[in-house]
Amino acid sequence: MDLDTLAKRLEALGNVTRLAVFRALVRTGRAGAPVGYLQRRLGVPGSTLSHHLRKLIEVGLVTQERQATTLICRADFEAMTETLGFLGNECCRDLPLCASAAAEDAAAEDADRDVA
Amino acid sequence: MDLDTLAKRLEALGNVTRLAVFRALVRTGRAGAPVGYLQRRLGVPGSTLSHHLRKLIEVGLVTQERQATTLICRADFEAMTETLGFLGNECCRDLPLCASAAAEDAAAEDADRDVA
DNA sequence: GCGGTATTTCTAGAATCATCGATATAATGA
DNA sequence: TCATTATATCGATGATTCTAGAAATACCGC
Repeated sequence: MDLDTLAKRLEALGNVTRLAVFRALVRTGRAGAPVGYLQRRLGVPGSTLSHHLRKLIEVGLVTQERQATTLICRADFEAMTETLGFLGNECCRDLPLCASAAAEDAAAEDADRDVA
Repeated sequence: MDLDTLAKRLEALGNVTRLAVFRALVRTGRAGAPVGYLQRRLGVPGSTLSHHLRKLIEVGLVTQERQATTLICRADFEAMTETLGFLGNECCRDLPLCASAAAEDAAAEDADRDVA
């Protein structure tokens, strides 16, 4: 996974409707749920929901599987875990969370500053 | 923090340029770095960078502090930690990460399915 | 106050996005 | 085959975003 993929996934989740969809799907576990369930649950028109679902599918956070006339949607847990891991490692690694790393940060400041 | 705030922060990070800005800032630690540093480092025009920085500031992921003529930007580690925590708890809690929870998921499926 | 550096605001065009009704497609059962 | 259910695609519209040059602003040292 690269920065671009991460950004696309974050963008996909960066919309209240899609975030609600994804959260609802996560809560249905690996069983997933049909589109109609999400539609009733979230009160979103079918065409709008379909549009948002496609985005989530495009970036690999959701999968669909047809069962007769209904489409079962599932959150892709592996993809989400990978995403969270990459975000944490790539963008937040060595976070001075303990607030005690100020000293070395200050030391590194000037060195970093002039990197053209 | 609510879903709306989370969505806005994810949207802010869901752009390659802004994600790169944030990552660069995280790597400068609590010392932070001036706008000009980011500008040279990422090769982004000043007006464009300023536009993206404002977004990151709006959602609370970045702060700015003036030091003479330069503006020091800093990633807000607390906000980011809170964001990651909320995302994990609210949207990924009880993820069947171990892939062994299929049974109970199946059991919960029908119950969840018919919720209005 | 003036010149210089750092950064923002203004502006505008192109591109993308969100929304949703209408229509089309897929699968099933009678 | 036909009606029905479930869902996607089409199409149009308004809103938002991204980009970046030009102009304006903030701060400092003299």
